[in-house]
Amino acid sequence: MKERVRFAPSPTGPLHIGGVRTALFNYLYAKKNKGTFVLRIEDTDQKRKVEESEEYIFESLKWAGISPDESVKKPGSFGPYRQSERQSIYKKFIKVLLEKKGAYYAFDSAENLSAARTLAEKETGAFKYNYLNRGSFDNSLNCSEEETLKRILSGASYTIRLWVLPDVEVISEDEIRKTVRVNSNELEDKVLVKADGTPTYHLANVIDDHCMKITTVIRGEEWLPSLPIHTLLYEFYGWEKPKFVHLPLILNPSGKGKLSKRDGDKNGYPVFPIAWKKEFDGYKEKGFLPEAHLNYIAQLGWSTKAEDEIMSLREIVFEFDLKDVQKGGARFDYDKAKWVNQQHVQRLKQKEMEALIKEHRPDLTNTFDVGEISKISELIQERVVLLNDIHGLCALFLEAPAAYDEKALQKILKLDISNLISEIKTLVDKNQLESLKDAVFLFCKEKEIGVGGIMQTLRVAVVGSLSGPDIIEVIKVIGKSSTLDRLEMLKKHI
RNA sequence: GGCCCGUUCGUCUAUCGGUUAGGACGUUAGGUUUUCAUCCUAGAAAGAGGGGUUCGACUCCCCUACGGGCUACCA
Repeated sequence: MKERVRFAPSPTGPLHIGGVRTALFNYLYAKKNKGTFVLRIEDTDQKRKVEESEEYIFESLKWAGISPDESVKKPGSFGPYRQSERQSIYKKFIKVLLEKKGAYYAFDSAENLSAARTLAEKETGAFKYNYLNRGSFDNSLNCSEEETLKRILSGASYTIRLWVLPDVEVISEDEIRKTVRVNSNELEDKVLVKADGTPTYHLANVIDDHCMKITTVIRGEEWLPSLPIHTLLYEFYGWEKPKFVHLPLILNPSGKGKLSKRDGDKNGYPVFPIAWKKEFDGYKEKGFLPEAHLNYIAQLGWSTKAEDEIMSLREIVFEFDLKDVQKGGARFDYDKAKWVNQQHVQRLKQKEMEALIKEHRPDLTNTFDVGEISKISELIQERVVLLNDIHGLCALFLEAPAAYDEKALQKILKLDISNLISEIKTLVDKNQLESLKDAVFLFCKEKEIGVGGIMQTLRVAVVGSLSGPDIIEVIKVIGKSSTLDRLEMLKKHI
């Protein structure tokens, strides 16, 4: 049978790392098994809906390169792909639920419920609407069918709750955690249909997964506690259950809790794939390559036996196997995320790197020709960790140093600097740049001085500090007159 | 509080009863380089604790501890 998986985000705000990881694992599993990757928008809660987020989800997946095969934008034969448009489907199944006594009407007011909750929490620490106390609430189990009907007809507000039978061992299967058992007494008569007539997650999710012929449900571990409720629902309807895979959570670097937006803000790493409005930058804006980002988050909770952990999306698909998914949560490590990106940048082909350089420094083309840009690209590639570094790394080719690094200045000031600069200027002026290096070495040999002093002086003049790519190569790119100008600038400065 | 899930270097992980417990990030020390970065070499660094089972347990079982998740008419 052809595998069908789904990623089912709720459009209540930007997708965060955990969501992207869930989407990625669904994508990987689908591609690995030549199956179909479905995107379903879970917007049953219209109150929490944030208008821009649906588009954001699409844009994020597109950037990451893991777009769905079926979705609102690309409907297959299992639509609609937005839960808010599936109301008529739910109605049908809700009717069955009521008729076959899998659920019942509950008329309890929000005030009564919250009063009962407060009381119970004070006494036992927890409130549950279940087999023990459902007899004391205002629901259809406690009044006749006629009366129930009368109340409904008269417009009374009600929810529909799952009728959980007591003392049943509910057995669920999870692909990575294996059998999960729980006694039904621990469960709650969950609200399945809200007072506004829309289903809650539990119901909509089970119905949709069944109707959309989903074969494998891959979602975050936070859903594990509600798996027994879903199991009960599948069993009630007599539907074949999909395989369930609950992914370990991505934890904060501190290990305290799920990775959160606030934590990212505080520690200076993004938690979103792309920018959310003007409020937050994403991995894209921070300068991550989409494949590198995917490569890192794939290895949060999954590992491969491949000798090289730097992989393209294709390679990850090839290697992917649910058997290698970890059980425990994985802490997020921004340093490693950056390192993975750096590795991907290092492996970029010459043309790819040049394209990125032009994208991040379009003004380079005003000053340099194709060959020179190619040379610049070659010089800075190994120094790029994040794509955003490109801007700064290119600065030295475009303009003279705006300021000189204090330490660097101190160092060269120990030399006979004024004379040295004049000598260097002569060297630069009198030689072909191609043979400048040889000329410098020859000069040093004749004068019996170290090359270090000259190179450092040259570097401070050209770059403003004592770090950067091969200074001779830099000079070849910026040319003789720029170099001479910058040397003169340094001479005036000291 | 209750229920569920988990626990190997600081972090991500390998190990599927017998290993000097391996790799990667980070870190430390060297080396290469005109500098920095890259790169190379080497080092430090782990089975939560306690009981079993077994000739033998990181690996299987139980308890404890710790961590996480859930506990809404949110998903």
